[in-house]
Amino acid sequence: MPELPEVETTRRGIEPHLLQHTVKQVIVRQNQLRWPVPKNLNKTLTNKRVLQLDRRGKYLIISFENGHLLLHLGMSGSLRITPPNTAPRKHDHIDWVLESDHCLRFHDPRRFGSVHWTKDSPYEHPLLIKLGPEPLDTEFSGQHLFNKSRKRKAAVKNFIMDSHIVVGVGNIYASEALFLAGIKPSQPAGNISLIRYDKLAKAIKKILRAAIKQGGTTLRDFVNEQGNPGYFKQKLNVYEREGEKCKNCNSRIKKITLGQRSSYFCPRCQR
DNA sequence: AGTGCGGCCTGTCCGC
DNA sequence: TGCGGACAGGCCGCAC
Repeated sequence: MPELPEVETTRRGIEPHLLQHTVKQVIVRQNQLRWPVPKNLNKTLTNKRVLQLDRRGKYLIISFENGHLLLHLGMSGSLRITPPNTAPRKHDHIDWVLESDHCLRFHDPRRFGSVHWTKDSPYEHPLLIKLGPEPLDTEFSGQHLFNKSRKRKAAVKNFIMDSHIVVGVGNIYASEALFLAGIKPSQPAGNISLIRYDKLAKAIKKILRAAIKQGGTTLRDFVNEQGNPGYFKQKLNVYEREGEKCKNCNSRIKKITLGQRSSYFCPRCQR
């Protein structure tokens, strides 16, 4: 579900509620997520203060005095700040109860999300250490994509969704960025020129910034920390628009499957 | 080393 | 109204 804009929206939303606040209790109702929830989270975090909130790719990093919590929202995860005495709903798996009795509440029907605890630098964590650059950093460029893609036969859409190449580009924004760049998603990554990768890198930055500005994309269940949807869906050019008219040329949007994921493109605007 | 699949889960929707 | 199957914002781990 959540790609980079949704995770960043969540980070910005929960940050003011957590910074410098102290955890009173951790309640784990379901510890079978993508990986088992670390044991003794309650003991580890009781009376510990939140010092910082960061994001690396689609991971949220909540730093405490004694270590770092890594959170991944998977396909269907969301985090909300709930007022005191809000009864948990189905699939509300974990509460971090603050001194004010507000909770940071993790909700995830499909349980593809995960929670990790590390005392070391979070960026050294096995799941983070091999990640590619942040797409909104200056080191992410067309040159980077070009260099990494030489001799690679995989479809360019799969290539840009590989978090070892660049983080944060999921199924929606990969399709959307390729539309903006005029590149057909099934093109082998190794065949694409530097000039076209420059366009693609710029398109990825543009689409992610625009989506963050709109509070992310809500197709089905993404909600921010207040439980409200994001509004980028209205700006989607191709995603889930199979058979509808291209906003640029009126051709019909096509849907194909790449790497077992639905992919959408305009057969006329994208080559 | 790169690529392509299976699997982890629940909810929803569609066709029969 | 019920039931099976396909599909859904991710991504690791494993074969080849």
